[in-house]
Amino acid sequence: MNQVYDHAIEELKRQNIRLSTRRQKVLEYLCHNLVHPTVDRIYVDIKKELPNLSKTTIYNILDTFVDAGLVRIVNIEDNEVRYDIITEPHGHFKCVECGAISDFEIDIDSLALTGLSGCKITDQDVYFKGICPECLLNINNKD
Amino acid sequence: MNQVYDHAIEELKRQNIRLSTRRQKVLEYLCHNLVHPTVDRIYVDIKKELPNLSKTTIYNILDTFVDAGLVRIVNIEDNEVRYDIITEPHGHFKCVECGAISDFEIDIDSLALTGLSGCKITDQDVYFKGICPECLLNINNKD
DNA sequence: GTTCCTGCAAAAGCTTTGCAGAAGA
DNA sequence: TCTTCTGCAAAGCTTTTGCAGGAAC
Repeated sequence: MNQVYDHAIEELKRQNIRLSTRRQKVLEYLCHNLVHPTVDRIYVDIKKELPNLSKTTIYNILDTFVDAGLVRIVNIEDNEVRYDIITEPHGHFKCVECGAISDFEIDIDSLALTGLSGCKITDQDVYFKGICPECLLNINNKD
Repeated sequence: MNQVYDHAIEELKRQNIRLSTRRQKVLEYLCHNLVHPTVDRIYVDIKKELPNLSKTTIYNILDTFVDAGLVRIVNIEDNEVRYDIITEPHGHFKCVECGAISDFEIDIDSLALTGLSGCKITDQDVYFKGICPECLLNINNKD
């Protein structure tokens, strides 16, 4: 399918995690829908193809993938948890008008930090919020 | 009390938000306890002094403060929401061993981004996780 | 008097847990 | 056969809502 998917399949094999039908569907879904979906979004969409799917299964699978290091949790909003297939490091931008979450490139090492000396860093998340160009246009056109 | 507190009081006055007993307590608490407390932490601690305090009130007050731009939500963990009195921009580091959340200085403009052209940015959050120096020491001493 | 604040109880929403049956190695 | 996966129902938590009494202006 693509590099990210293939890499994930390899990782699952390496970690002895079975590629069940549900897991494959979720993996495919995440690779095809890079919109940082919520649990419910994933559940609703896949249930169209697999009608007897349970939401518990989606929770289980996402937990498995997060533990396996294939998926990361995107906590950009406090009232919803989103999921992102892991690729190269990037920041997340959420448009507060349309709700869309997009990626942007970051040079994390240039953050020029003080206050972290001696810390072992394992996770780095960069979340920005604001208004995307399309919504800015719409807002200006209203005036 | 201190600069941050004084500034918050001024802002409340400016925005015509009454400084009730509860609100003052929460504000004092946040200025004194820069540990990014949860709603429950704030509630339990202040309830010691005000026994008939309701948690709903804490939720209300924090919402008010967030809307007023005095407090920011810290979403470093997906299963708990924390609150931080707003000072100058800084990143948040959570030690996954002891759970403590500390601040670190960031130079947000040096992130060298692409993919955000045309966006109006209103919020910038930087969350790191890892292990703090103290916990690293403890772990190494166990070996 | 009118507006705003607070506390209680209930409701809502999301996530986890326990367990039994099904599927896969 | 034995382990793992899945779905259902129930439980658990956090947060929100509705409302009534009280405080402040």
